[in-house]
Amino acid sequence: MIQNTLNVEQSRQLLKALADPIRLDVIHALAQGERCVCDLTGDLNLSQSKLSFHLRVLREAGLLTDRQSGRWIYYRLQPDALAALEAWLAELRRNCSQSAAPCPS
Amino acid sequence: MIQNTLNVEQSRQLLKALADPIRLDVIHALAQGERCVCDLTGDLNLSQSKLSFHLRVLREAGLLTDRQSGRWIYYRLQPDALAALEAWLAELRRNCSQSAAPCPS
DNA sequence: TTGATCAATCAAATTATGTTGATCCAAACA
DNA sequence: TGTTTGGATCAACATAATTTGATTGATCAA
Repeated sequence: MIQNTLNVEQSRQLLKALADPIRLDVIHALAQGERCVCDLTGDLNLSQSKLSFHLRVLREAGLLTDRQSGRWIYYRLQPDALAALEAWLAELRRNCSQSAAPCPS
Repeated sequence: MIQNTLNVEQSRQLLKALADPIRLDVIHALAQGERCVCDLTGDLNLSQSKLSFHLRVLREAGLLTDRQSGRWIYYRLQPDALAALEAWLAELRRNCSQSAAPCPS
């Protein structure tokens, strides 16, 4: 996440990545701090390929970053992505309370 | 949205409802203020049943409220739902920056 | 080297979501 | 009343996302 204003497509990717129960489990685990894939598999009781699939979705959306150290790979949350989504939501509700003119208009 | 702290399932419903291009169009339209279904159909160039389907998803997630007046139905964004989601995101990033202990642990 | 381990990827099968067109219901008005 | 209109709903179909098990590539230790 380079910029902090999201376009529609970026928002949608973030939202879609988050909108899955397993990925929310991953997100919650990583909200505690960085974690190795090998530990996540056990913590979340997921098969290796299943976890890997969901990590990829989250990473490609920009929600996670990874680093390799030896044969282990560590993932962490990208707080900027969450902040950008918050800003996007805040903008949506800024002006939403006006009533409609009565129909037929 | 009665409370303003979301449980996981509520968050997921909100996120899933938002994670669709058509529903984002609806959300953006309603971010300008309340709107009648009959106008939305034209504005967004959607078939009646398609729009109705997506409005229902958004409404059931708690993102929209509707009111009837005569034969017209008006929808508006529920800013509390957006605010609750913002708070949920903010909480996630509060503590996420700790590094993992090196593996094997 | 060789064998073992961590993690990514792939194709096939399964499951979940979205679309379409028809039908239904309630409100309005002749 | 009978007819029209706005909008919700339904069933059948189409599309997209997830799961599974097998394979691969890279790193490390013996």
